[in-house]
Amino acid sequence: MDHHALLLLGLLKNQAQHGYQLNDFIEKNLARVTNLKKATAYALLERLRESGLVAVKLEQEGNRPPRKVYAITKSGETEFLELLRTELCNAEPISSPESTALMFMTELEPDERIDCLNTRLEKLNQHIANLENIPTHKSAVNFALERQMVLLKADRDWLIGVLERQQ
Amino acid sequence: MDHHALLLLGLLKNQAQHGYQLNDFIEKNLARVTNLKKATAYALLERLRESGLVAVKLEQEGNRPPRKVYAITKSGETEFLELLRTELCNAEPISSPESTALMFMTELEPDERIDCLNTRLEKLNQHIANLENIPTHKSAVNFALERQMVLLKADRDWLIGVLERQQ
DNA sequence: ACGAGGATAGTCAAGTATGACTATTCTATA
DNA sequence: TATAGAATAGTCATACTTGACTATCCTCGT
Repeated sequence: MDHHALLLLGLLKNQAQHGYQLNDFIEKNLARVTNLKKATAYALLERLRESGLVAVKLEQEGNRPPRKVYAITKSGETEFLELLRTELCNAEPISSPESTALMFMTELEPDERIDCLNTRLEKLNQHIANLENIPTHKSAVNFALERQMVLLKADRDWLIGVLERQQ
Repeated sequence: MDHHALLLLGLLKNQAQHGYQLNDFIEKNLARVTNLKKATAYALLERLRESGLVAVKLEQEGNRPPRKVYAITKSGETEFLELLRTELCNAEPISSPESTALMFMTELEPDERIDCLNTRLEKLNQHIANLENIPTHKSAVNFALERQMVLLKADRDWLIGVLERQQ
């Protein structure tokens, strides 16, 4: 959860925004490096408001329904830095759900197993291709994308090795 | 959530067990490749029971309080295979929370940033060392451990590169 | 013979996450 | 100039997760 708060605070630190803008940006630019969903973001924004880390202002533009503009507060900025420090120092083992299936893959017959792994490989390659097509960001977002790419490629290379061993 | 169900079903497929046994095994052997927590496992076991994927039997041993022994059902085995197939075919981008902090690391002064990254590197190395010390399992769990190791090392190597670029 | 601490076996309240849904406004085109 | 569909801006019920807690039983050293 902390990383989600970190993300929202970080984005708001750059610029006050309303929910849609935030979610749109995340969806279009950061989908590969975060899994923060729209509804989650709204809920979290509300919690951040309750904690005084962001301030909300209603804004009306033209005929559109009023929308909430979120801005980071002073204490939000402090919290942001604190979170950033702890999260940046942290290295959790990458426990991705996909590992689970690997633990049981021998329960499938070799043929089927190999089919599945090949599908997996295809999807991995697809992800890698997608990532390669993202124009390099000007910001430090690049670091996250770069890391993602490195991990995806390592995963792919490993998977290729596994496939070879299946014969 | 599916991967958690897959894990429990997979373990029960091998052998009927009670909750403690399951959790103990996960904690001692699989902590590096899954993040399923005790309370989560119990809750999930209950849900699996409701769905008829596992059956529960009360068992009393000596004077000990009765405990619930979970066994996979026929439909549980079917579901297991189904889950296994879909999960094994799947390759999600590895969206680990740690990437978030990287997106904002330039908000810290270089000195502090480098300190944080070094701490991160240390922890990564620690994780790698821990993983290296795990005796190789006989089962396919090895695949999951192997993958974890590959990813951790890729992460580390990348991080070292990042640190070098910080000068 | 007994008390501390670990092993055993969970439960629960509170926090988090999200798919599906609602509702309005704009815009391009037929 | 209707009107279908996209963009805007969220909400909500439901499901999932987990830290903290409870409670009993066993064992080992004194």
